[in-house]
Amino acid sequence: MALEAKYNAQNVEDKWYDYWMKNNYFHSEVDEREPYTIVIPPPNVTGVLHMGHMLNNTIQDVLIRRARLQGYNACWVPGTDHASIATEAKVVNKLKQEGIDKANLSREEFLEHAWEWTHKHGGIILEQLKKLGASCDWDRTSFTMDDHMSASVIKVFVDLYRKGNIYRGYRMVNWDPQAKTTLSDEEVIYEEKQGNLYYLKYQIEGTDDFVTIATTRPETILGDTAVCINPNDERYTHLKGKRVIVPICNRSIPIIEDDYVTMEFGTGCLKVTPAHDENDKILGDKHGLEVIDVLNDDATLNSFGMHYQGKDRFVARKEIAKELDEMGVVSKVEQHNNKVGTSERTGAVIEPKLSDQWFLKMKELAQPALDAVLEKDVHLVPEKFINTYRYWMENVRDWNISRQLWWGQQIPAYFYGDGKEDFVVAESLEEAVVLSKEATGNDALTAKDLTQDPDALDTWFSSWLWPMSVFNGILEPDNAEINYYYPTNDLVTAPEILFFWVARMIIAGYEYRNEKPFTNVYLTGIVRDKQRRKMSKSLGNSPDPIELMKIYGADGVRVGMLLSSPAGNDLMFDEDLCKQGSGFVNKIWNAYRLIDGWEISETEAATETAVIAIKWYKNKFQKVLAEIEDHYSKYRISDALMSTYKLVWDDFCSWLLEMVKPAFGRPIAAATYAAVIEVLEDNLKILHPFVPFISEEIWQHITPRSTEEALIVASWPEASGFDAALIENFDFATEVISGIRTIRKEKNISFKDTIDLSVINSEKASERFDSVISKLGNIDVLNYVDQSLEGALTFRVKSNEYFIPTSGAIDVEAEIVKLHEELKYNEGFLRSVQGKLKNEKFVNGAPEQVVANERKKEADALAKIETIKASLKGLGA
RNA sequence: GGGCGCUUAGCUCAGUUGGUUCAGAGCACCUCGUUUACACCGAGGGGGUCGGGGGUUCGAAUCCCUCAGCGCCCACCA
Repeated sequence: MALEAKYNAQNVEDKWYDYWMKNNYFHSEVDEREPYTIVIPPPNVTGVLHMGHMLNNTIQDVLIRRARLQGYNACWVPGTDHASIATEAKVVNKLKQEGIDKANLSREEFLEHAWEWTHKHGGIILEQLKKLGASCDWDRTSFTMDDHMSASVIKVFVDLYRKGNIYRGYRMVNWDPQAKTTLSDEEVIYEEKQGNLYYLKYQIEGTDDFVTIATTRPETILGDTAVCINPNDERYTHLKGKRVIVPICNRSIPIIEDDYVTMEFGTGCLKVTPAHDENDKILGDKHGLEVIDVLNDDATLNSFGMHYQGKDRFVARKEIAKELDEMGVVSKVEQHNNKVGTSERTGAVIEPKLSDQWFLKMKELAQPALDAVLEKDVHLVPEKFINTYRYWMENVRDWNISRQLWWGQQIPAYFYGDGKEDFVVAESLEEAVVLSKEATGNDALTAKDLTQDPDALDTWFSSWLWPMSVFNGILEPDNAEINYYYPTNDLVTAPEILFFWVARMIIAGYEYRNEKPFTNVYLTGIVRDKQRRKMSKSLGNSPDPIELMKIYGADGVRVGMLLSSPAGNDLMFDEDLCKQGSGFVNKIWNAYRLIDGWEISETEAATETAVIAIKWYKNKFQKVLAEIEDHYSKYRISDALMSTYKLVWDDFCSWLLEMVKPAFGRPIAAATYAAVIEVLEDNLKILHPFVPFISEEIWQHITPRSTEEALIVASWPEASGFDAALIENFDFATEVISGIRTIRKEKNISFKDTIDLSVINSEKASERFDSVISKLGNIDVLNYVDQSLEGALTFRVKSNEYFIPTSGAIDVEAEIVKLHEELKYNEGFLRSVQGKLKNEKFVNGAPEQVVANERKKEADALAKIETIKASLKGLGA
């Protein structure tokens, strides 16, 4: 049955994915082979596939498929992340649409809704990954809130608490007033925003004088508990020990001195609001100031806000500014841009807020993780990220790990009393009871007397354990799986989460296994559109990957993603890349159609051309294979793809197949056919990581295969070395042919007309002609003749001159001009070479090899010049 | 404010320790071609003073300085 001219990706791709699944090829179990492991960066459980995932997972699949072919026990662990804040926000929204307010639900009720949502929308993204061809071990699919995963998190929390690494503290934290939770420093994004700097006059108590302070946040003046000056500021010596009156609320507050204040900024006078600014809090602690929090959890003003109570902080800012202005307190208003922290998830402007939170001390934990990267035990690709990583790790701050959310692992702290310190930390309620009895000395205490801290843990506090917990390495640190698969090999992720996730995984790895979690970290770039804008839902500039795969096929999109995506560089995505990808897939398909359509003859002898071509291709394949290995070893995936692309398109299709192709209507020699299939199969192996579907389709079409013989589990081609001279000879021949094609084109000589070819100026060229060029007659009709130079068209290959006698068609004048130009060029070149060689500093200073090269260039140039002159003479010039 | 990185053909990017005429690849573009696998094709071609300036060197896309433009990370100046 003849194959269809157009490759139909849709039909083929689903068929083979099902086949792979059915035969369990993706599944890995501990065995005697060397493992090759990747853990997926778990996407949000209710997320949908976007272009970033496509890039990321395509690379992972390329790596894992290659490793599988290389004979490793390849294991790619998939899964999803509960994404506490993002998912909780989605569920809250969904409930709101149903008229349900989270505030009216109990924790249990809310979690029921959240689980329902998770079960309904969770895992969609994993199904989408299957369309891409992701060869994950789906039997190992994990979720950060699976029972054993959560138990791991709790165990680690308790352990770190008992080791003194986790503490509860009343600290200034980042408060998201929309989600009503705290955030870690990493979850806050600073944006430059235009604002005002208000200059406000505070009356000095007991006088009619004023002192002017500058602030960007007039709405917080009601929380002012001091004004601070720099003790060295001579302008304000008269203020020392005085007090001032806060406008509107007319509260008296002290003037304090601290050299923290920058004399040059504003007026050199700072209003201190310890409840709403981290530095002010530090000042407040130092000077024993009162703390007045004027905001509610939703960032409206509270009772300290007096007549502004209940108004949003930004509304209040305007209104207070207006009132102050009317009071004559505002001396001036300047435009002032400042960086405003916003929530990574909700986009809300963050409020610094004092509250009781849980923190993890990072400094000590981070040290081994820092060393590992600096010593390249963990290798970041590209290396430019090492600096960033080091800076962050050296300046790492304590990690706020508690969130005022319900979706996530609840903090295992149990309060037995009302005091801030009246709690125990335990892995279970039962244990908490025991510990509470010990702590209180009250043997009558029961579980009912305990209240668990309502907060949940930061999502990253579960994902930082991912490479261990997916193998149950926390609960059972000595199990066979963790011992076998850990440390994993490669991690492929976005640089955006280098600190959120990668750094913390390394930290956790050293803390809990005394071992890195992975050896290589491949950091992809961000997928952007042609205008360099980040792809995002809100901009609507992100194509739907599923739609793309429908149009171009998963193979086509995979190639498109990888055509230009060096590690760490952003990918400017353009749908044309997918077009190119599917074009490549189609080219492969058609090459196979040609082969598949041949009539095979046992009696037909292999042509000499075919024999040469096959021999050459095998060597060329080995040469390119070595290049590909080199690219892979440096994680230059795009380059590995491009090498493969050119090998298949140019060398295999354009040269090899053209050379072995039998004349129209003729059969192909069985021996030639077998050899072509052999090299085709090698091609399919190296293509498979990039285009898994079509490669398997062709592989299976060539001949019936048992399940053990599927391409996905075939073996990567052996590197057997190559004959460089043989390849060079062939390249030489192709250059000759290209030269002849140019002449044909220029002189309008049909490809059907035989061209006589003579060679001069090199015995070696004659040999090459005999061994290779003369055998290429069925591509370009050639005939080697020994003939005089008269009336010849010439073209140059390497250092030799070839010429084609075409009397009649030749334009002698034009030919003479051309030769003169060439002569001039070569003479110029010779001068420059000889100039170098006359320079003693060059001859003495440059390496021997370089000087020798120059001498060779000189000799070659001289020879060429002689040839050109001879040609000119032959033309009568 | 500190740190890192980038600037090479119309586009996206290679260019390893300075050394063959080293200025490259893919795509796009132009010309010509095709009843014989593929127009998602074939053959051929044009196109860049390597961001500007200066320096080191026998020799610089490559090393140094400087200027301009862009990007990223970090940072409590209200």
